[in-house]
Amino acid sequence: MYLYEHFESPKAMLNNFINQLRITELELQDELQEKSSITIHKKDDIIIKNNQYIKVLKIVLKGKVRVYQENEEREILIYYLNPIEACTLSLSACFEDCKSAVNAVVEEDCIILNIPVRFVRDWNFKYKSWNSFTTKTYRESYNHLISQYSNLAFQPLKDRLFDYLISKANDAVIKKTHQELAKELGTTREVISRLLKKLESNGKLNLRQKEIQILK
Amino acid sequence: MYLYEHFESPKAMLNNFINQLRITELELQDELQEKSSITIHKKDDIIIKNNQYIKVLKIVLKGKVRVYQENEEREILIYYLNPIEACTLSLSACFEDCKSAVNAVVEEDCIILNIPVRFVRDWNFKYKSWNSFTTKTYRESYNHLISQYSNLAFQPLKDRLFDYLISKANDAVIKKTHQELAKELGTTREVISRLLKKLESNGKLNLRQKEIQILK
DNA sequence: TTACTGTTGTGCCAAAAGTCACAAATAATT
DNA sequence: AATTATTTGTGACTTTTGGCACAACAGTAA
Repeated sequence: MYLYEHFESPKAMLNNFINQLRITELELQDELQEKSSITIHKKDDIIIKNNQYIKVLKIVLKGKVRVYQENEEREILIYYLNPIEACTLSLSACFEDCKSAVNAVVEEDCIILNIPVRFVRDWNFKYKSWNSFTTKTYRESYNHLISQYSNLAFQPLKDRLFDYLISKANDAVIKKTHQELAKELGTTREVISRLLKKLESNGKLNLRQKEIQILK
Repeated sequence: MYLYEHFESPKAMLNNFINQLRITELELQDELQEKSSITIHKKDDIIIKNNQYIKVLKIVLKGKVRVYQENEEREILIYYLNPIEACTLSLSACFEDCKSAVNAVVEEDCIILNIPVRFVRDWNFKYKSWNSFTTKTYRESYNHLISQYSNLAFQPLKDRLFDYLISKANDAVIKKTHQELAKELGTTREVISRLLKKLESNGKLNLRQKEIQILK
């Protein structure tokens, strides 16, 4: 209710999604309207919990979601979901009942499209545009994960940190605490603080409270 | 020719593949016969080179292939391909022209089914059994890679090494050099030698030349 | 047997990453 | 303004991993 005043209506967003994905099949458009539901979430809401059964495919219509794995004290980022992106892991669960191996938490207030897994599975062979969407989702996620994997294996943390900052800084400053960065990169706060200091004294960036400004 | 005397014929293997995958569509069976080719490779043959365009989907019918990324001196294993398994990265390339980010090398003498990418793409929506196959390949590879990723992030090398050895040791000894293990785990030979020594003195295994025996 | 090649062991040191403890700076709340 | 909570900085230390050099060992081929 509150959100609706500021953003497009959920219905308009679903239509936008349908257009962006070039879903031309009228029948699928109808099925989407009927069978999916739309939910609204605030920052820090937990959308998927580790070890929980996955019953719907989640697609972000608006906002941003962080998907990560946790391990005792540490965490590591798997991916961010941006608008028109589907959670690959819940997609994967559509084709075989399984528990989630990750957590997903809202990073920016979100509107999410939820599609029960059985429809996702059925549509995959029924509608060409849907097939393209799932295939594309898998392909991009897989390629992305492979490159993350080899970065993790080969790049020193300092480089991974700097690359990460660059990728986040679209001409603006990055508003994250050192603790948050540590959790995305799979390490601890102190390590990040020190590396940031080092990067600052190398003239690569400026540090302020909860803000990092990349210099070029 | 040489291989044919010892193994099933390639034709029989293709049929086996068709059965295993429950490819019931006769039309697809025909297309597979017509449009795919079968190649034979010996240990250490390079099947896919980094940075090379991918033109065919490769599926192992017999033998084993190691797929890895390289970075200057180091390497890291991405996955092994066993019989009836498709190379997920070449599958991914079927849906978008791209260069390979990995190398693939024959680990055990191999018979490989090669399917030009355009057919793979077309069949994905044309034949249900093929759709299931590609979906399953993606799903399993993606889940596997995620778990490798978080192991790499959270587990110390000693544990990763031990787990790796356990996974390889099906009641037999592991016939690998320390150098080979280093390349699969993304590290250097000396580090592996030392960790193995430590595991040996903890009574977890016995070391011999080119052989590691797990004790339980 | 000898020579060669590949494999393993290890000392020594350096760099990278992690841990603990606590101080200083900044922001938020009362 | 005073108090509290959060964030950042950093010293001191440990553990993990990596790099270099070279010796010891095993297997193979001449």
